[in-house]
Amino acid sequence: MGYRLTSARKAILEVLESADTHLTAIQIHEQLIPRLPSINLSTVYRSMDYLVDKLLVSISDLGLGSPVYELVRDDIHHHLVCTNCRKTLPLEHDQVATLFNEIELKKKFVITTNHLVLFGICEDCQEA
Amino acid sequence: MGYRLTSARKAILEVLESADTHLTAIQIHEQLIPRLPSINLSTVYRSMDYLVDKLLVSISDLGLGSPVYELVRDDIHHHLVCTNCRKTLPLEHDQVATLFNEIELKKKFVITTNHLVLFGICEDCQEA
DNA sequence: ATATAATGTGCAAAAATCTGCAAATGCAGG
DNA sequence: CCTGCATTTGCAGATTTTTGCACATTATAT
Repeated sequence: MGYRLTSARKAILEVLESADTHLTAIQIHEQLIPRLPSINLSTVYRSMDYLVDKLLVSISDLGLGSPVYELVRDDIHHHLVCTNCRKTLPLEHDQVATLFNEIELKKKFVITTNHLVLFGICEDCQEA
Repeated sequence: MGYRLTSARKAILEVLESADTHLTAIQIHEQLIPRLPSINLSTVYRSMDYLVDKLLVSISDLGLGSPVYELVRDDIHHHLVCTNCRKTLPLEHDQVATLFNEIELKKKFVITTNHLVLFGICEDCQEA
């Protein structure tokens, strides 16, 4: 029941590794072409599903139109996204972890969500 | 700066009101046709954006392929979705509210997210 | 009321995402 | 290293979602 790391999946993980930020499926595909010139966009979509399912990659909707993917690293983190100016602020896992733990205990539900995105209005935009 | 409730938007809200559950854009469009026979699907998509932005409707990805929309009512609630069996469990706002309040204070960020979806493994599926 | 500005809508076309199927690849056991 | 079986991939086409633009509708200020 391990991961099946095909060349496509390995290359995708490497792209995410070196990108070190959120990427859309299409951006990932573009960056793959030098290494795997014949890789198909549908393979990217299917691979992302697989990697997300295996918890190697996080998927999140930052409100940009397309979902973005990111390598899951040790420093789990989350984001606050201002719906007014589109700025994104980091949110440490500490606070969130408390909620997750409570829910896991009370609901006997093991949470696998590894990247939370909360929308709202940032400090700057609240003034205007 | 109120809402501009055009006939299309009003009809969409009514559909959501009577549906009383999550609907996809396409389901909403289908249900609109009896009332507004010439309404275009792109109008539905644009209206949903508008209504979500005005916080009258929540949008969420339940992992079903397409996002689903729901009327925002007084009883704010959230969902746990099992990625194994696709079951969805309700999550009361109480617990979540504590986290939201902490974040709002610490980050001076006003959270508008009104429907959280957390993925994981439900009790039944944990045994297998 | 009327003119003017601002916003919303339908339509057609583009872009993004998903699917079915046959060929290719990866993996376990010989 | 082969062989056999399950999984993955490319391709072509379908479906879903977004966009540009011309026209219609709604709001605002006379």
